[in-house]
Amino acid sequence: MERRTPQRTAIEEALREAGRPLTPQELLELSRARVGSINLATIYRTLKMLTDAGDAVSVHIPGEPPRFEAAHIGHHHHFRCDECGRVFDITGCTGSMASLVPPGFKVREHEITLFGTCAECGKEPPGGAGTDRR
Amino acid sequence: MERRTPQRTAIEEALREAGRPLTPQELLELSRARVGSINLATIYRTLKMLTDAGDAVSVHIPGEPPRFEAAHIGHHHHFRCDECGRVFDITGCTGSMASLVPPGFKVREHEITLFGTCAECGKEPPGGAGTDRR
DNA sequence: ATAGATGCAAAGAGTTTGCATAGGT
DNA sequence: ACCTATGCAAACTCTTTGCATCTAT
Repeated sequence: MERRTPQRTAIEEALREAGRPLTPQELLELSRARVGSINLATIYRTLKMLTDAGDAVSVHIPGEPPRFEAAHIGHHHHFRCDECGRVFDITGCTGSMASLVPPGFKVREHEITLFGTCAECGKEPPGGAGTDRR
Repeated sequence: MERRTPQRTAIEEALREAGRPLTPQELLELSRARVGSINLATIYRTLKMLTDAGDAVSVHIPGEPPRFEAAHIGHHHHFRCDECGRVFDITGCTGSMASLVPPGFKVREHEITLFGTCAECGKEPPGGAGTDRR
């Protein structure tokens, strides 16, 4: 049977409240702020549990370490800012991708990642000092 | 100055002739078939060179190891078959993604990955024996 | 002859796993 | 009291790097 431990609670809360995809390392730090002691191995084990249960999903951005986010928001995609490195959730979707594939191919799911400049970084001169919030 | 070694030639040819994204490991095996001796470190070093030069691009499929392919085909996306695990190039594209992002965000590039069943696996009963060509 | 490329092995980074113990039920 | 979840450390996998050697130019 599944137990409700402070570590597990901390991880789930941190994940849910972040509202954006987190790396295991980030999650470790955020969880540690909630519960005194917690270990990276626990993060990985819990993350695996949560994704298997469908309560978390992994987000893979090319050239970036894998991140995880709570699965409460429905179908959505991601935007990575070239300047600050942050990853944002994008709720829109262009709809079916079925027209892209050759005959006989069936599309079950799709994943879109956008790259560009976020609103905040767009205001400042690109490459300006102190804009890296990664 | 850059030298034309048999190893480098083998890697470039293998990459180009594969016509699909290859993992470093796959590339090692295909390259080794062309030139007697070649090492994984050389694969990685050459791959890094090629991607820096824009002659190869990395392909990241969620939950899969990173792959690399020759950059000769222009803008395209990828389809991963749930059954056989193969990754296919998809030439179509739904066009601009600019409408998906919040105001102020600028889209420079996008990447789409489709998941589903390829034509070949679609013919056979799902989960049928001997269909895994991964 | 010179300098870049290769192979090998060691070093790193990220992730997983075995095992003893703490702690939830 | 029982048994799952945790923490720690070792093991693993993938990738990078240092260094001596080889080889294309």
